[in-house]
Amino acid sequence: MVTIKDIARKSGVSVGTVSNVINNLESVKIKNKEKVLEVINSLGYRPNKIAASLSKKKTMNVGLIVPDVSSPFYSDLIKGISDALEINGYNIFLCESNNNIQKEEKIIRDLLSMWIDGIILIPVYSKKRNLHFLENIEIPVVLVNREIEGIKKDIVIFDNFGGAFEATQFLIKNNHKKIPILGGPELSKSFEERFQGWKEAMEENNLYKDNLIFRGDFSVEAGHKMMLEALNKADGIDAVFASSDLIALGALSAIDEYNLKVPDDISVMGFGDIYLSKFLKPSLTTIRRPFYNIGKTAVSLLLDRISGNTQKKITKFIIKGKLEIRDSVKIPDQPE
Amino acid sequence: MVTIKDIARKSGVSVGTVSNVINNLESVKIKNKEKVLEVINSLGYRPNKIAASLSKKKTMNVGLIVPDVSSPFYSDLIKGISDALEINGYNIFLCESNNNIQKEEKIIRDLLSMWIDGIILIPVYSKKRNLHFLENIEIPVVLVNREIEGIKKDIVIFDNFGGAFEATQFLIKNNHKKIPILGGPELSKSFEERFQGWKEAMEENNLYKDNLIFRGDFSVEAGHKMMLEALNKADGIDAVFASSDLIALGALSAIDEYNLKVPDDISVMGFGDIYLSKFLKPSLTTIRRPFYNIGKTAVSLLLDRISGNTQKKITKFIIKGKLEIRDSVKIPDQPE
DNA sequence: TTGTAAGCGTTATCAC
DNA sequence: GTGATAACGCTTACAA
Repeated sequence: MVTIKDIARKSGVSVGTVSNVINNLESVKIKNKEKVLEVINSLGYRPNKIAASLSKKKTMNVGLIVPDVSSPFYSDLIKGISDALEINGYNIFLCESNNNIQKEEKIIRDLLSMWIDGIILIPVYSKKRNLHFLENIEIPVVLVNREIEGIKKDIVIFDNFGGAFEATQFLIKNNHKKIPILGGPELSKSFEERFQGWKEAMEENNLYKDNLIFRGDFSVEAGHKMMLEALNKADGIDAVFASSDLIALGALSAIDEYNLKVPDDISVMGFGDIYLSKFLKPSLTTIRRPFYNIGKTAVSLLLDRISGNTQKKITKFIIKGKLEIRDSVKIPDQPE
Repeated sequence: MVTIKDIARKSGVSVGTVSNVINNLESVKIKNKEKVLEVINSLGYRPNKIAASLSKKKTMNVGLIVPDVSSPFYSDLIKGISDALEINGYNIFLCESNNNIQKEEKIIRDLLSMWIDGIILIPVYSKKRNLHFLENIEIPVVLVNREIEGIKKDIVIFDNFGGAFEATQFLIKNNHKKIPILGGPELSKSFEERFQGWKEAMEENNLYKDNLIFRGDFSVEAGHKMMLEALNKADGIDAVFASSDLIALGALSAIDEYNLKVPDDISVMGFGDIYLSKFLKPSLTTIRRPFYNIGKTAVSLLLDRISGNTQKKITKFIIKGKLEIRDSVKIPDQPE
């Protein structure tokens, strides 16, 4: 392995000068600089970032902790984060918490001992979270997509309430009246917010009823089951608000089994805009979450902290969704 | 920041002993070990991996280079790799080449200067690849999913030929005779292999004809377009082999526009098994690629090299796909 | 079993 | 502008 010392020796300057050349310091005489660069090339020298990090106490690495790498929900987020960090010269340690709080804490400890410069955390949902531990992490941390009560950290989240409200409003405006919600798990905050959005829109229009609420989890199977329940129980359903696209998918197939047509007999509103929702038949009207931008925003918050704004107030970004109007919701009197 | 020295001082032993405790060396007297552990806890000491790496010349980090992080195709692969590395105590540097060969080479250089212990590379397809550069990387490299001619590295790839052959055979066995292929880009090796698989199966059964070949890229739009072409050109098509699930999706919608029914009027065979293929209506019969296992295999090859098997012969794993029989292919005389 | 000290490859300080 | 050298926090001979 060729080091800075070898370069120094071969080019007849000191290690300090070589270091300055490598780091593009202006102060180096042009002649020396050229000589050093030449030797670097001929010897195939490669700077050792580990050594530099040890000396500088800065690694230019950040940790990204995701509950599940393979989830299509996070892939755009990861991309947004990855792109933004790359532009700024940072590398990513990608870690997966597997939705397990112990694992998440272990990862954080490991990352800290690698002297990363900051952490972007998509937190696991957990009642057993050690707030003290999280709060006392000595490097910048940005939370994404999930709030943790009692934690004072910069955060970027999606506007679940607003999205659900808008989605439901859209259904109502288009003349739908009996609109059950196909919900997620009770303890999910995201779902709770979506639920509240739906509820508020329904109440505002005097359409709210307790028996319009169905609960399951965020899966296709659950969507299928809830939709069947809804169809069995309630009469005259003219639309349904699925609180995730996966649920909507399940709903679609349940409706199909009932020999009803979407959107003619019943409209389906999704939530989340997963990849492929637009390719379904009928394509799914849904709320798109701009994950790529959420990722970019998280990075800018993080880099801001890393560059020293430690006294700045905690900021909370709430990113709005976008209604994607496609074919699964019936729009009356639409001009041809 | 508390260091090993502080621990040594407080616990009345030497830094060497502390180091041994941290690294679980047996040789430490139990009494000292306990004392040291106690001090470590009370001071909240955290080992500095950077310093350890510099000293040990080993980082326990590996680089993973992916063309596109957000692609659903790679998410399972990333998960397989991530899980397997984690079990073995390694961390991942996730990098994205954006399908750009310059970027890929830059990433490799960066990773090398971070002293990672090995690289798992999903290579960009490129005619302008610098083989010499790749071949001379001084740490273990495992290639995944794409072969590079002239490069002697361990590799794990998917059996595109076999998968396409099996898929086509399946169609033929089930009484389909006129089976166009909806193909990918000409320069894609993966597609070329799938094409050959299809061709061989067709020829073996005297079904092959030049005019059954359509070409586009691996996208929904291309699938749509190719399917329309096929329907316009050829008569009596009873099945179609889409060389990717995305293409199959496009084909499905084209067929729908033609007011034909899948699978009654025409069968559709996909390739790749993307997430959601099983949720389509009709659900897509396709070839599943076991990406998770491909990832795990790649890791085991890499770790094998890292642990010193440098003289071992290059190994090439060809992982077989699995036919997922669902609803988009018509199976005659099926008992009810 | 433990302590001492050299060394890992860089950066940064401070004379010159 | 440059060179010498201490420092970064840890591991690892080697000696005790």
